Amino acid sequence: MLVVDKMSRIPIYEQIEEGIKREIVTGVLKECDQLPSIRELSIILATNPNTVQKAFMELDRAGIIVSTPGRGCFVAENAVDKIREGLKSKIDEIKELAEALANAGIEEKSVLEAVKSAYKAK
Amino acid sequence: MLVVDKMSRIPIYEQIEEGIKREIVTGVLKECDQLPSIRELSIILATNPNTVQKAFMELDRAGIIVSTPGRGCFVAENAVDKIREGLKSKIDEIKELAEALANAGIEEKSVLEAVKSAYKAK
DNA sequence: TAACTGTACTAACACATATAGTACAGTTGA
DNA sequence: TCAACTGTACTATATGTGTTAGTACAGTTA
Repeated sequence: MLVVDKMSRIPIYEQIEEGIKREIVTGVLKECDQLPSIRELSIILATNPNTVQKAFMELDRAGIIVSTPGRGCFVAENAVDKIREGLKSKIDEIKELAEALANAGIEEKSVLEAVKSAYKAK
Repeated sequence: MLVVDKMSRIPIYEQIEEGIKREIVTGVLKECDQLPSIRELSIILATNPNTVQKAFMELDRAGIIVSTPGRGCFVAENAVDKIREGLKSKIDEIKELAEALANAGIEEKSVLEAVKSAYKAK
């Protein structure tokens, strides 16, 4: 289920992007599936159509969805691969955080535990 | 050496906070050391004094530094412990990122490797 | 006393985000 | 054919945050 937190520091349009990606990756949305229309999704999420449009434009630009005027937006072929490519930058984020924790003297074990627990929850 | 990236999405005042914390944790600044004055540091970093003031106010509020009008700002006793407490929230950030990677099918091994490399670099 | 220190304001500006509204062209199905 | 949908594009506006700018005041120090 796609939800957005309007109080978050993360812009709504980014949350929508991430939400769509998650639904694709978890199989809720499959290749060539049609997405809800921009207007429809803006009502569901109680946001402005322009905000949804911005998210969809980014996803289209990244090759994750395909927008066709008059028809609608569809999950692209190989969308999952495209998403995985992009996600690898998150490993760098983890590395940065881990370095900060290492410098602060937090034990390596507790950081590794955090990662493992995330994979167990899957 | 304390530096800020004005192009970053992270506000300058947060970068200053993190920079001061890092210098304390790495021993560049020791307990009871005097910090550069707000005006001085604003010149060094080529920012506005108010931006530095905001960072120092936060550090004071967190008990990491002690500000005394007329005298200056000093590293608090037990500053390192206070910083470590705060840093533990970063473990949650790592957990969130790892969950996203897990959902996307990135192998656990590559994430664990990222953490280990951060600790080796130390 | 002079020169420094932190603190506390107000005002203004830049920028990104988000909202609101309108318009247009392509597609679809009745 | 035509109505109802679709994405796209555009302008205008409001809002919040970050940052800069300037001023003022009180405490400390040499």
